[in-house]
Amino acid sequence: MSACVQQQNFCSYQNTDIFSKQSFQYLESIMYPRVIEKDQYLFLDSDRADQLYYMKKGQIKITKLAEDGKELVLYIFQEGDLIGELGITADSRYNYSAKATAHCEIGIIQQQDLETIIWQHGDVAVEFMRWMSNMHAITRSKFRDLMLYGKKGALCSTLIRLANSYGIMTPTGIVISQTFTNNDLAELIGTTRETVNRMLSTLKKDGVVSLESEGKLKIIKLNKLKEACSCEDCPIEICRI
Amino acid sequence: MSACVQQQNFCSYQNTDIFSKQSFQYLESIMYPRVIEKDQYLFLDSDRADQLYYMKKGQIKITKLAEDGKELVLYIFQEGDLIGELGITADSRYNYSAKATAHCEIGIIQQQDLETIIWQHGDVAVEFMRWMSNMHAITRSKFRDLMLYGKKGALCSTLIRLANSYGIMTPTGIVISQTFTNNDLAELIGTTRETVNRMLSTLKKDGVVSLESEGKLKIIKLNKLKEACSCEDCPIEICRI
DNA sequence: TAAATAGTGTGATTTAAATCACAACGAATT
DNA sequence: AATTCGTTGTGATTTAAATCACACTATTTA
Repeated sequence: MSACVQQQNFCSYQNTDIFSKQSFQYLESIMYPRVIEKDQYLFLDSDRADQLYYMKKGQIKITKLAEDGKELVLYIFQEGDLIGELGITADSRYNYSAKATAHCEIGIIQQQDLETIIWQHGDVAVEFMRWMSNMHAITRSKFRDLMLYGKKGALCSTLIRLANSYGIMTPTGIVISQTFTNNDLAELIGTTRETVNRMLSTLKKDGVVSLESEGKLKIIKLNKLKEACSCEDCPIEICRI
Repeated sequence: MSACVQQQNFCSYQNTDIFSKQSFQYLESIMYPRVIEKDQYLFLDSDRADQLYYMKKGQIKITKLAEDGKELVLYIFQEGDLIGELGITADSRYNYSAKATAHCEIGIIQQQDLETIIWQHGDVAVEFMRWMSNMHAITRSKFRDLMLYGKKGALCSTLIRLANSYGIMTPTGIVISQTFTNNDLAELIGTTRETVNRMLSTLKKDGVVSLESEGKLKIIKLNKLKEACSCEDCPIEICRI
């Protein structure tokens, strides 16, 4: 991740960057357009998983709801990202939900159409597998970050990921160009907004982060965040939100 | 998962069951044999990821080591399982290690050879993607189980997974045919052996599990375990260790 | 057969995090 | 200008889990 945050100005890596122009055109050729309004669901937990979704515009949060009503946010996808999975059985189902947090324009890809393209074009197949592998690596790296270094480590790794996905380099630090409430952050790390608030307070006190205009977070001491989660400097395509 | 535990006698699902005979023969045709002795590593964290591994025999634990020396066991693979990933870049690396816990016979598949097969055979491509998707679903479901219902829920979900991977149905309950020490279980759920010991004690006291000969665990009240982790009855190919 | 080693079981204590409770702020609404 | 609502900040308390400490029991192995 460091590679990105330290060298560029705005660096939201899109997970479809893996595809070549040619392959992407094949994918585009089988997309059906769909609009999802803010706060609507693209799909729900236990819905049949037989489509993929290409995000032309907007933002989608992938969430898992716990029995007691708490929400864990697994990913936040945006423009240029591909969402979905290929079931093993014909009746395979999602085990998470996808909620639009903004007006979204989606390209829907039917699993059957995708399989046809994959059948016909070896390079699409190989690139598609790379995309899947990458998605899995993201999940694994979050798993690690959220399990191994306590809530403090979880928050710090999440801030690094946000910096990679929304960060704008400035002379004084990396500004996260989207505002996240304490509760938003809490849902990303599986904790409470109070715990996030307290942890952020000490990070501010220690000059690691600061609050900019419109409640945007600025990361001042990236290395302190990295220390807190024993950052392994994963490549940018993995270290994202 | 319940489907399996409740209907069969021994039900270790192999993740290569996804492949058709024909596809699997293609995979076999590009395998190189290799033997790994107990306690040796198949690969290490940060090794280049350009191979896949088919397990003909033995057992491999996939682990992630934390800074402080603690180990998190991500998966346990055995006979019939396929291990590995396809990197995005040529220089892609593992971010976990693979340790043999028994004498292993492995079939090594070079990424390049695999890509050739995938290029040539559309059905292998599609099935391979299903395998990848399935592996990802396993990771996500563990993520959920270990994050959302405390250490108690994490242990209970792990016991259910062990029942699916090693369970033998008996008139009085499901016997887990391999012994796991408290510490083994602790590494699977990211806690300490003391915590596991205490949790297992209360599960025994409540008649949920019992200890059989040679330290094997028997699950008596599966539904109690399911309750503790708000089990969603995932399909057997996902609910595994 | 004794010694060493690996694993279990449990008390006592500490630490991390969740929960409860409430005051205060700021933006939007009436 | 007053009210509502979503959000922040922080104290006090409780709970979950980690840590420390040590006795005990199996299982190896010398």
